[in-house]
Amino acid sequence: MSENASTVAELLQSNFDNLTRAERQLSHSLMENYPVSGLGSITTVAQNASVSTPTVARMVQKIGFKGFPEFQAALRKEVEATISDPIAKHETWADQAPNEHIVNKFTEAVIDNIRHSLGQLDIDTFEKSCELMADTNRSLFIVGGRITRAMADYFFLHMQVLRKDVTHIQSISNAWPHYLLDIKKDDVVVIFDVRRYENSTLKLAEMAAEAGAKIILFTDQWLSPISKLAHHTFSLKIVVPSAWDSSVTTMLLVETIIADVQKRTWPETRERMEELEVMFDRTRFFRKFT
Amino acid sequence: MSENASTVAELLQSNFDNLTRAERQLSHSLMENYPVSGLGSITTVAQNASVSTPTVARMVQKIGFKGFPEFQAALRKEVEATISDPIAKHETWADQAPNEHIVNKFTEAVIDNIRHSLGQLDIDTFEKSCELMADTNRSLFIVGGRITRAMADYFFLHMQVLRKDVTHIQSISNAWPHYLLDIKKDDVVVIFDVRRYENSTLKLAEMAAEAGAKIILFTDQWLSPISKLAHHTFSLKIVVPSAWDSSVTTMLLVETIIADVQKRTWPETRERMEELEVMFDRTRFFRKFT
DNA sequence: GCAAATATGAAGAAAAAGTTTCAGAAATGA
DNA sequence: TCATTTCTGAAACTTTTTCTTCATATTTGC
Repeated sequence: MSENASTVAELLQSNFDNLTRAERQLSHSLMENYPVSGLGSITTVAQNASVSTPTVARMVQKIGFKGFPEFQAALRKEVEATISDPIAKHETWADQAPNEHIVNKFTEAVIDNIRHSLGQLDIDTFEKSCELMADTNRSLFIVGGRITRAMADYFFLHMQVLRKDVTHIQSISNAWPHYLLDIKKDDVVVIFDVRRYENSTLKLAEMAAEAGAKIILFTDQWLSPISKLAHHTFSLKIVVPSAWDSSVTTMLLVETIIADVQKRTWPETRERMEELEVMFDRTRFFRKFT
Repeated sequence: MSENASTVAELLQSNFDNLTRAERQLSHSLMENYPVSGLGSITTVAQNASVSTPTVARMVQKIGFKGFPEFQAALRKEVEATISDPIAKHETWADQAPNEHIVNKFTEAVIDNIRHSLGQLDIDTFEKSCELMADTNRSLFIVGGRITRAMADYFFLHMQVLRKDVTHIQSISNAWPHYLLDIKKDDVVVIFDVRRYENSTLKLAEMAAEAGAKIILFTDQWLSPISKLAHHTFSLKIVVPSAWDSSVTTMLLVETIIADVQKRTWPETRERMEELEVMFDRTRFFRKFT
């Protein structure tokens, strides 16, 4: 090989473009639990990646080895190096970059946010909230602010597939009265509000509360004033080395909730998804599945 | 074997008394560079210990394995444990909930996605991409798909503050020609495209490429077909225990990029942010800072 | 020191792993 | 859409590994 790559991982990466679909699948499987996943027989490796043995044989040749045994020998050497050098344990996330690189610093902070936020998460709040959101007898309204609107949109997009009666309250202030007309007692209003708490969002929360709706709030560790009106509050740590706050933790929680609600509404959701499938097919919106 | 030893090393030790001369020699050789030294073929292992292959075969049976392959499988498992343990796997994130609770399962998967994606991240791609996006001589266009539109919107929201000439290409297909008119040579087009790759997005990418724009692509591990047109591609792992894919990793990377671009454009950005401050004050958009 | 018991490795048999071929499947391009 | 190219895995084939046999070497007990 002309590359001067020193590890199999690097070889896999630098040749990724030249790999075929099955080979990429294999490549990913190998990286999955690198480098141990490549230590079994060629048959085992193939099975783990759900490809055939010839694919394995072909790929290792493609990335520069004479054959599978040579490839495996290289892996063994790496394992040896990793094991005998205890300091080289992954402390960095992007190991191509130094510890101080922003990618690693930022990720470090985000992981810390996640650890912190989940450590504080009240499971009962989580369960109860999911239950409310899965209850199709209640209409569901979703509201975001200036920055959190993307989050609200993302949540809406998924909930819309999972269940009926979901509304994204989008525009700022003007159109709200119309939405508010529709909010009935015991409906559920999900609000995203993080610091630089917005007046208008607070106003909407107040009106929703007056209408007798259940409010579920996603906010930061400093708690939006809406928390006084909310039935369930998720407070998340959002601090990162940036002029901005991070939404990663919020998104993690939102996705987890989506997964949980989906479990709860599965019979209904299943039908909806199948119908959606058919419609996508008919509109040729997507490419053929790859 | 009657022993309840859990590692090969323990088996070797507890059976040491019953071993013959050649077998002890082999045992020492194995412990020498444990457990990697036992990972080669039976012939290699035998040669390293200066004994014959039958000796190896006999000994592994003596200490309780059915044959050499089984012995080696046990070793591999130990290697795997040694390598993957220090990265603190199977950590409970929400400690109020059991390990199997969806919150923990989901988070585990997301962290794994992050680790995996960043491990593969090419730093040069990262730097070059940030440089392109920070270059105000180039107009910046941002495009998302059905699901990724929220992501695109989030990115747009921030970039809009950081620099001038940022456009979010929102609607599907109809309004594109107008946007495309504005895309000039060397402009930057950021595209989000994950599986269920969308035909329309691909078309747009093609047209942008024809116009001579630089394409930066955020996609999943299976690579959107746009990757062939893209100058820089970020492939992220997005698999979670859900019917949906996760956008958390993408968001992490997007936020990191925002932070980095901000550093690069700080002088210009600072002014913009201050002006924005003033405008917010005047519109009383936010509550007083709490 | 010598017979009996045990251990050892060369050589070949059996089994498994690795490689190559090739026909059908999938993707691509016109 | 259809022809062409490329990819993929079943199956045949080759190589290597693993296991077994057995003759020779070594140790042990007396």
